[in-house]
Amino acid sequence: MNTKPETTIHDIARELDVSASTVSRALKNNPLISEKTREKIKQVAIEMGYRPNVVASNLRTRRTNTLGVIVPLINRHFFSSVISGVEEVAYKAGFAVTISQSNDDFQKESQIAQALFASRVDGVILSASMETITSQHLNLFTDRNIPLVFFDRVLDDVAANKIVVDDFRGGLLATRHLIEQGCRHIAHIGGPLNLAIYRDRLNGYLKALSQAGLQPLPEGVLHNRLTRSDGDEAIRQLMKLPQLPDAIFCANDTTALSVIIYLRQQKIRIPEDVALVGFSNEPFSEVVSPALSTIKQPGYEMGLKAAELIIRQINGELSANDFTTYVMPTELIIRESSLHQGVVIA
Amino acid sequence: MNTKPETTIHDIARELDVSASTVSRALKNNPLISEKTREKIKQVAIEMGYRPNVVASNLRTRRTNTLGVIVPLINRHFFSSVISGVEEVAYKAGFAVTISQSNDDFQKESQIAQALFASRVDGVILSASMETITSQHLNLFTDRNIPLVFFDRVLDDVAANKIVVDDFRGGLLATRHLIEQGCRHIAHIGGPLNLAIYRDRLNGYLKALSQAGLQPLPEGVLHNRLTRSDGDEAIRQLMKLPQLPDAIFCANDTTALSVIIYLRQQKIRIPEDVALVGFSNEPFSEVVSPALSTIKQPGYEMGLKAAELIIRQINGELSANDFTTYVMPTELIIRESSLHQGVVIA
DNA sequence: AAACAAGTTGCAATCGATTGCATTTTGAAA
DNA sequence: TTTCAAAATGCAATCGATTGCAACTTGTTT
Repeated sequence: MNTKPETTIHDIARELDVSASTVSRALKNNPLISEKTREKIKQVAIEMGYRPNVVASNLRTRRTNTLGVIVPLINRHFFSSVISGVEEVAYKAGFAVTISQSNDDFQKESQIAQALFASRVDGVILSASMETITSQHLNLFTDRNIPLVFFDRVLDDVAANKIVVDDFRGGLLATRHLIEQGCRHIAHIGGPLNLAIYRDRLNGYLKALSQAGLQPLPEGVLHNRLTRSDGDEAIRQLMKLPQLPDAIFCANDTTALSVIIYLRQQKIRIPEDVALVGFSNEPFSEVVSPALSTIKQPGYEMGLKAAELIIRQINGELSANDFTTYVMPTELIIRESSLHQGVVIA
Repeated sequence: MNTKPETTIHDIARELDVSASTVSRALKNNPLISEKTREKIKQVAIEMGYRPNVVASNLRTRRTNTLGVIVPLINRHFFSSVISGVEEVAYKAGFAVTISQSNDDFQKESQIAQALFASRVDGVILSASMETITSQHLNLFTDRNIPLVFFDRVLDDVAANKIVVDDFRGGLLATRHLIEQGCRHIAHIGGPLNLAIYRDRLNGYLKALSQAGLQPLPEGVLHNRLTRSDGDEAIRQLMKLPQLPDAIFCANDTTALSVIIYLRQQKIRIPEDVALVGFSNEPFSEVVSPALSTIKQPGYEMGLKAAELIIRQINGELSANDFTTYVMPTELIIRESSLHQGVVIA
C-alpha cells in the first residue's frame, strides 16, 4: 500500500555490476559508454522502473529547468493567452512553468519575485502590476544574471528583453479612426502613467488629435487601474462634463465594457451619441452589443516569443547585455461601437 | 559582472565557528539551538546574503513544495479561474504551482503526467481532456501515493478526492426552465460521454423532460467536443431536422455562442423561435446579445477547494483511502436568451 | 611480443541541506 | 567540589546524480 521504493542509478549499477557513473553516462547517451553496455543499462533501467531524480540532478547541475511567470491576474484572457503560449514553447523545450499572480499588488509582486528566486527558477517572464514603479525587487535576478523577459507591462529602467505591442500606434489608430467617424470631442480612459504602455497609448491618442488639429477633451483624460468599477466611475465622471464626449478611447476592453453597460442603461446610443474603441480584443468584445471596436493584441504569440527568448537566454544563445524590445503588430478591429455608418451584424 | 557566489550554511558556519548543523537548525528555528546563537546566525546569514538552496533541501526532504496542475486549456475562463484559485491558496501555503495544458489531447495529457511525475511534484490537480477514457497514465501517482485531486472533468475509475458542480442538477434546472418557458422540442448539444460531467448534464436534461412527460427531440441530442466550430456544425445539423427545436440546452457556453451567432445570421429569433441555455457562465455570456442564460460554475472557488484538499492530503491531514466528491452548488442564471416574456436589459 | 593509442569504465569528490546520535557544555542540586 | 540531568552543539551519513581524472581494456602497429 505504501510507496514502492525508488530505484536509483546505484541500484541499476549494483544489478549489472558496473559503476554508478557508467549508468549515469549510459542513460544520458554519453558516447564514452559502449553501445553494448548502454543498451543493457537502459533495458534494466526500464525493468526496474527507474525514474531519474531531477532534484538531485538539479542540485548538481545548478539548473531547475523551470520558468517563472508573474502576471497581474491569471484569470484574464490576455494574460492566460500569454501563459498558454509560454507553456506551449516551454513544454517542448523541457521546461516546467510556474505561474504566480500579483493581483496588481506591488507588495505581492515583490514577494513572488523572492519566492521564485528562492526556488531557483532558471528565468522569469514578467508583466508588471499596476502599482509597480520601482524595479528594485528585480535586482535579485539582474544581480545574478538570471534572465528576465518583460511583456506588455514593461519597466523602462530594467535592461532586459521586452515584448510589447505597438501601443503608440494602437492609440493613434484608434483615435484617428474615431476622428474619421466625425467625432471631435474625444475622451480617454487610460491606465496608470508609471507604465509605459499606458503612456504610449495616451501619446498615440494625443498625436492623432494634434494631427487633426484637435484638442483633448478638457477634463476628459482620466487615469485609473482600468477595472470594471474604475470604468464605471470614469464614465459617470465623463458624462458630467460641461462638454460631453462624442467618443471615448479606452485603454482596455474592460473599461470599455463598463462604458457600454452604463450608456445602455442611460439610453445613450453607441455609436451615434458616443462612439467607442477599446484595447486588447477580449473575447467578449466581439459579441457584446454593440460589438466593441478594439485593438488586437496577440497574446498567445507574445507568450510564444517570450518563452523562446528566455530559453535562448538561459542557454546562453543570446548576448547577455544586448537587449531588444520586440514590438508585435497591433491591428485595429472596427466593429459597431465606432461605426457611424451604423452597419449592424447581418 | 558574473553571478556573485552563493553563500551556503557552511560559509555561515565557518564565519561563526560553529557547525553547519547548528546553522541549519538555527535558521529553521529549531528549539535545540539557544536563542543567543540563533540570533547571531540569522544576523550573519542576512549580512552574507544567504539564500537557502531549496533544491538541496528538496533532495534531502523528498518534497518539492510544488503542485502540478493539468488543465485542457489555460486560456479558457473557467480553467484560468480555477488556476487563479489554486495559486491563491498554494501561494499562501508556500507551494509553487506548475501549470500544463493538455489541449484536450490524451497523448499530451499522458506526457505531462510523466513530466510532472519526473519533476516530483508533491501533488497533482487535474481536469481531464475530452479524449481521456482510461486512467492508466495516472497510475504513476496513485501507485506511489502521490495525492491527486480531480475537478470538473473527473474520471470515475480513479479513487481520489473530486470537486465537481452538480451537473445533473444544472442540466435539470436548465431544461426545466426551458420547459417552463413553453418549449416542447428541446435539443441538447452535449460533450463526450466518457466524461461524467457530460453524462450528468445529459441525464439532468433527460430527467427534466421525462418529469414533464416530454421526449428528447428525435435526432436532437448531439455529442461533440464543444468547441466553437463543433457548436457551429451542431446547430446547422439541428436546423435541418424534420422537427425543428424550439429550444436548445448546450453543455457549455462556447457552443451556445456558436448557436447565437448562427441563428442571428439566419435571422432566427432568440428566444422567440429558439430559446437557449448554456453552461459555465463565461464572461461573454452576460454581454452577448441576446444575453445568454446559463449555469454558473464557481471556478475560482473550485480552485481554492482543490488546492486546500491537495495540500491537506500532502500534509497527511486527510485519510489516504477515504475520498470524497465535493459537489459545489450550481445556479441557473436566467437572461434574455431563454426569457419568453422578453425582458430586455434596461 | 612489445608499445601505445583509442576506447571504456571506475573512483571519489561535489552540489547544499538535513538529522539521528554522540558529545560537550551549562547550571543547579547534593 | 562532585554529580548529573538538561541544554546546546557537533559528527558524519544521507539524499541521487554528475564529472574530472585516473585506471583499465582493447586492438592495432611495428
